[in-house]
Parts: sequence; structure tokens; C-alpha cells
Amino acid sequence: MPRPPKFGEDQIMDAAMRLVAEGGPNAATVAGIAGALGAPVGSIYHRFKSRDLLLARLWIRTVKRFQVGFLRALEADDLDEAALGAALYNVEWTRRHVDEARVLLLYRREDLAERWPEELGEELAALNTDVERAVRDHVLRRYGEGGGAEAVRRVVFALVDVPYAAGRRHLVNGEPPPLLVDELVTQTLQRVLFDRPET
Amino acid sequence: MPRPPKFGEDQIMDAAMRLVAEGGPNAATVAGIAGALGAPVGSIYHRFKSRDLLLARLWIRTVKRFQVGFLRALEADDLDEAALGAALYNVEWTRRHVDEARVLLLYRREDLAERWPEELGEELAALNTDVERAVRDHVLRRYGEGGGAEAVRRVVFALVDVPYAAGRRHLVNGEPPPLLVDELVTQTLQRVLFDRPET
DNA sequence: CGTTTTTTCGAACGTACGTTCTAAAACGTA
DNA sequence: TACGTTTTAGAACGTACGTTCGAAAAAACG
Repeated sequence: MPRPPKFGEDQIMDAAMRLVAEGGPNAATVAGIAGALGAPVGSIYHRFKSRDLLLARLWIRTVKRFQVGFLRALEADDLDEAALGAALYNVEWTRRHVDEARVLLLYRREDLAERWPEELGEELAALNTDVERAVRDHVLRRYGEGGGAEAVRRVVFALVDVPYAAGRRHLVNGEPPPLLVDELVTQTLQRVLFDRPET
Repeated sequence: MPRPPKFGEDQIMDAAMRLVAEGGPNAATVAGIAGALGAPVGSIYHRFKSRDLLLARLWIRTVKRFQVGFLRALEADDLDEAALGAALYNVEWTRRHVDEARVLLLYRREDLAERWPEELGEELAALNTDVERAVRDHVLRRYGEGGGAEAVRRVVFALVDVPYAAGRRHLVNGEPPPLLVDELVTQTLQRVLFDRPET
């Protein structure tokens, strides 16, 4: 019996995403988001209690979308294949979702939603634990119990930081990372993770 | 004969830097900067024509301070020593100047000064050319004429992107990067720049 | 066809912040 | 000590933006 919705949550988050990708968090004003959709501002607030909540939800949605493939890649049986797959998935996802990647990689969570809504606190914590557990598992498989914090840092560097660094420069220009990036990431992993030098 | 200044330009930029390092560009309001110094807002505008100009000047000052050592490191006679020196200088500078590094690495130029003041256009261009020339020289020394754009991208990845990414994770927590980062950066350079595999 | 419920729609309000403006203060110098 | 110049000082103004509010529109159902 109700009037059918004309502007859904995802639609609104999509518009916000494009604005953020284009001009940074400050460009994603409520009026701007509404304007991009041809919607009145009131409709935005009918879906989201506040702008901070909207952008926080956008952040969570983006992280989740990214993590799906990353976590799956890490599950590969072969150890090095899992690591390389995860690192290269990182690059490939950036390549295929430039706008989403700009939101995720060019800004920090705090820059998007200045005051993180408390009602999303546990959801945020859950995001981290999933990846943290997967990384810990990988460290355990690779280095056994003796790894320690340095081993974790090394794996994070290889699987997250390096692909991030390689892709970021291109993201800034609004372009997908070229194939050379895959090669650079692969080479880095070979030395940082796969090799076992005596030193 | 004039009244002596109580708040100098550098002093004001220092206050702005701390606010940005602490809470991001939006936290560096004119009133906030003035408040941090115990100065009235009018004095800020007596030194800087606008907030954008202030933050733009802060950006330029920070980049210049960083570049001094980076460019010097690249001048080393030995090729690999130059590359490794520049990459590790990157990490070391971050380690020694956490606040400045947060301004430089956690935000982009556009996030600091939303509309870059045109009067600083050439100064900004000059910043880039210095480093670009140094990098091109290094590429030429390392790969000769046949390098091309891919060789430049490889060197930038090794000397800039990787150290940046390795340090960033710690900067976000407001901590200086640990020594492990130097090792990771070194290993990456060994594989990406120093080795000459047949593939 | 009227009732009910949900959503649209946009005007209106409050606030935070960049910027301007006018007056007074502080210092060197004549 | 009076004058000129620069800076301090902070109140005042305008604007951009987040948020609220009330009314109208649109469907489903009896």
C-alpha cells in the first residue's frame, strides 16, 4: 500500500561514491548527492539518518566488496599462489573499479565520516577481524608459530601495502593501473615473501 | 618604526601543520589555527590572503623540506647506493618528522587547498620538475636511452611508492615506521631495481 | 472511491566557518 | 613626546551546508 521508493539506498550511495571519487569527501554534500540523482534532500534523510551515516555505510559497502575476492584468493591451497593471488587481486580490483578504489584508497575512513556513527562500531570491527584472521592464518602457514609481529608486518606489506602503493599513483590520475604494476608487485613478493635468504 | 610582529608566517604554518596532522585538513580552520597560537584571526589574514593560500604554502614548505635530502641522496656516485639512499631517506624522513609526514603523505594537495591559488602555480610546477629531472637522470644512468616510460615507472615505484606505502601504515597510527620497514624497502629494491633477470 | 502508509519534495532553520572591517596597540624615529 | 607604520584584536558579515519540518503525491487495499 505504500508509495514505491524512487531512490534506493544503493542508488544514493552510488551517487555519493561518484562525488567522492571525483572531488573528495567534501564534494559529497547532501545537496550535491541529491542533485546528482534529481532527488530532493529530504529523500536522502529518509534513508539515512545523517550524512556521516551515509558515508560510513558507503565505506563499509566498499570495503566488503573489495574483501570478498581478497579473502577468497588467500584461501588457495598453495601458499605462494595464495599470497600472489591476493596481492594481484588487489591490483585487479583497483583496475576494474576505479571509482570505488578511489574512495577506498585515496581517503581514510576518518576523512569520509568525520565522526563515525557509534551504531556502526561493531560492523566496523567485524570488517577488520575477518581480514586479520585470514592474514594471521597465512602467517601461521608460512612461518609457523615463530613468526611474531614482524612476520605479520611482512605479509601485510607484501599483500596490501605494495599493491596499494603500486596502484595509487594511477588512481590519482583517475586511470586504472597498467600491467607493469602486476609485474612489480609479483617481483616484490618473490623477494619479500618467497625467498628465504640466510641474512 | 613599525610594531614588531608577534606571529610569523612559519609559526602560523606550524600551528596549521599540527592541526592537519592531528585531525585532517578540515580541522585546520582559521579560528582553530589562531586559537592554537593565542592569536586573533585578523593576524592570520594579515600574513596570508586566504586559508587556501596558507595551506598551499604549508604544502610547498613541507615538500621542499622533504626533497632536499631526497635529491641529495640521488646524487651519490654509485648507482645502487643512490637508489637505496633515496628510498631509505624517504623512510627516515618520515620517521623523524611524523607530523610533517602526515601532512604530506596522508592527504593530497587538493585535499589541503581545495582551490589551488593561481599565484603559486609556477612554484608548484617547479617542485615537480626538480624531482622529475633527478629521476630521469637516474633512469638514464641505470637503463640508458632505451628505458622509456616503463623504466621511469619502475624507478618511481621503487624510490617513492614503496617507501611511501611501507611508512604510511605506521603514520596513520601516529607512530614512526619501525626498522623492519627499512629491511622491506631494501629487499624490494634489490629485486625490482638491482637484479637483472632474463625474463 | 476513500483510507492508509510510505515516500517525495523543497522551503526554512541553525550553525560553523571563511573573510572583512574598524579601532586600538606597539614600536621606531624625529 | 608626538608621529607614522605595522600589527594586533575581535566583533560583524556572508555563505555554504547539514538538518528539520510540513504538506503533497503515489500506490495498495477494503
